[in-house]
Amino acid sequence: MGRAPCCEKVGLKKGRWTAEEDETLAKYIQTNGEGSWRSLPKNAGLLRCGKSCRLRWINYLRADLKRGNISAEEENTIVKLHASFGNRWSLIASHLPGRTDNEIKNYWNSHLSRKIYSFPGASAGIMDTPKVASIPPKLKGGRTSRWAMNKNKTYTQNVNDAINQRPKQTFTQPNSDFTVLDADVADVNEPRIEELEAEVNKCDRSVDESNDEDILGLCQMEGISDILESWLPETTCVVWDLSEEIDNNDMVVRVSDACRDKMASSGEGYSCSSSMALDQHWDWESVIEFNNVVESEACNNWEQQEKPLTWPWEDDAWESQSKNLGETDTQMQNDMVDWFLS
DNA sequence: AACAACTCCAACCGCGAAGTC
DNA sequence: TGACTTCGCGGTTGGAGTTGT
Repeated sequence: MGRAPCCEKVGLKKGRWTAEEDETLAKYIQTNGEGSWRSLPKNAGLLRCGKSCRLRWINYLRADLKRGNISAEEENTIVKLHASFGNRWSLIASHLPGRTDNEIKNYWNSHLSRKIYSFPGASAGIMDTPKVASIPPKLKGGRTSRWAMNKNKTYTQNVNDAINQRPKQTFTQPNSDFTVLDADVADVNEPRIEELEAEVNKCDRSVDESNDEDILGLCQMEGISDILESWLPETTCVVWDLSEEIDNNDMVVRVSDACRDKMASSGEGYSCSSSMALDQHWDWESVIEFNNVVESEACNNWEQQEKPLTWPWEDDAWESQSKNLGETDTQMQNDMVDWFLS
């Protein structure tokens, strides 16, 4: 038996809503409230599918909707949230009062994605590292730095120098232009932590109550990045972005591939990365990368962590970790695939 | 002025999750 | 427990409006 249709489609109207239909729907919902979408059209006297009524109400008729163009601030927020959440439009919309998921999705598809993909080289599917970037590179499957997406942001000279010193790189898709580096601020014996935290505290912050997630607003990314650059002097890294997740003392920053490569090739300190217990709820945002510069308590506890996963790019890691766990490489990889598909 | 190409966005569609019986 | 319903989400489409030639 196939799926039952959401409503009896015979004789129902499709296409654009008329002003009369809008008025009928709005009056009915104001009187009877939202919900029962299936029976709503019949009760309200509308020749529309319940689904269509729901969509019309949510996307157009609701009183709390914000009219007018997306502001620059909202645009930045969308870019930032999209970098974190991907195409989870309803989740993004929940951070933009008065905006609907459909509106944001349309705006992204018609404005922002084109703007981002218009970066030289992106259209060919091959991304050369920008020498000077007023628009950051966007890679499919990758993440775009919010800081880098700031319209008025221009990279400082030392950043450009660092970029220029990097060998020309070719990225193929899928790839990620940023690595997530996660450090426990409280555990880092670093004199500039207070300064960094002060910068962070300048940011507008909000809490997504649905999952108790702390979202950083748009602010002071330049100052934070400057601090972080000086914080990691030995790597001569370019710190691209301080990410939006700040939860208690956990801080997530992103560093460029060149930085990660530098860490990996240094042969010093930790080379392990991306650990997480399988039985914990987590997402890729919270992946951890350790290195010889930023050491955290979590890093020290690496050996004690249960069923850690590692990024596939670390060829040796699969084998060593699976041995530690008494699993085969294939089992571990299957674990990850299962999780990823779940 | 006419046509083509493009943009934008409202609306549709199919699917999966959650709820109900 | 399973069949069915309802709801919500994200991808896609259609067409009105705009811009270019």
